[in-house]
Amino acid sequence: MNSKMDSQTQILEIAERRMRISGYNAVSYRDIAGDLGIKSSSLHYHFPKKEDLGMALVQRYSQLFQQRLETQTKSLTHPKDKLAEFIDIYRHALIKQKLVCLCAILGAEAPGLPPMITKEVNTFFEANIAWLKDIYTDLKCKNAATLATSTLSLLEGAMIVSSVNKNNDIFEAAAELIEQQFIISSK
Amino acid sequence: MNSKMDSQTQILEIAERRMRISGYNAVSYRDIAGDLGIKSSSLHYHFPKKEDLGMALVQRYSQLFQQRLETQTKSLTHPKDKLAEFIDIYRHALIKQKLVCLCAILGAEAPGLPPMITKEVNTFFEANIAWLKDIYTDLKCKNAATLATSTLSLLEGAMIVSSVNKNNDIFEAAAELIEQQFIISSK
DNA sequence: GTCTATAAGATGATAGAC
DNA sequence: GTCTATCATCTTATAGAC
Repeated sequence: MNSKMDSQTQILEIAERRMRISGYNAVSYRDIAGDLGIKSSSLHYHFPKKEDLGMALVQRYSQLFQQRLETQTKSLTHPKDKLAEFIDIYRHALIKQKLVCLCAILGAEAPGLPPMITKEVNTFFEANIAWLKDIYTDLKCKNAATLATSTLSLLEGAMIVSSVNKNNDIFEAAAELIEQQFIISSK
Repeated sequence: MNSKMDSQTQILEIAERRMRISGYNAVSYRDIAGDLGIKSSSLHYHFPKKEDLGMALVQRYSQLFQQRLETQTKSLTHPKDKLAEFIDIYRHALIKQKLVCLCAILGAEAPGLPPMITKEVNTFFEANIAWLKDIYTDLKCKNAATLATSTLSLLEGAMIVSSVNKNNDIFEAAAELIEQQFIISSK
């Protein structure tokens, strides 16, 4: 299904995977090039500086997230169903891909990253929060802003704790709490 | 107040600060030695391998956390007050120290770290979860296990999102949600 | 405990051939 | 687009003097 992937996309797929395992600084041009069977100097043709690669990674991650969110929710009418799909994108990242969110790991490392990359991670979070706030507003929750930031925080945190403790139940407990108690308790 | 700090402690303080800014791989013996005004080779006397330093860092972080938790809660009788103190330790780390939790950043990088360090981060999370589960059990919450893992996840995640978005309100929203709705909604 | 000296390897990055 | 060759710099780490 990915046989026609162009070089840029192939590079980004591999780099994303590696960065979601061990972070920004642990990933080298050599590692990525090795996976692709090319030389590290060839990578610099596509992404001259590491910062360019990092920026492209976060931008692509954000873009794909928004696309999936739109695709998976466009036919849904109930905000609760839309929220379930939002959670499902995070679930897919953790349980199917077996990786934490790119912005969870880059977010944790943010103060030590090039400022442009930190800004891009910030934009990802802001977009998530805005989308969630609309959902909670539609659900007539009086504390929509609090629920929005806390939903994002809980999902990002649960990915990390689940990953470290190798226990998906931790993520599922968070998902259940959001879907059941966040909404019910605040109406 | 820290004038009599021995070398080991000084090293650990500086290394912890740096790792909580940019992660495990971004911190070098040179950086730490530079802050201390000594040579990197001197650091190897105290911590022969980087893994030794990493292990000592997480163990010390866990130990200090447990100590603070005990000190701040021993005179308290109500579980709700104890929970507030637990949250306050996280708040202090984020708002006073202006850093995320060491185990949030190492947890995110965990799959790429030496296994012993990952195990130590896991132990920190487990201890937190066990303490929280006791609190929620005392509060007669029927879903104590879910609330325990989700409280930890929410605090860790909120630190990261607050840090990236430079907005402490995100952390405070999470704290409020835990103190008010986690308990009330589940009784 | 801290220093100098040193090592082997990794890192991001560039110049220029094909 | 990818290669070879090369670079300065940084990295963890060790040996041995003071």
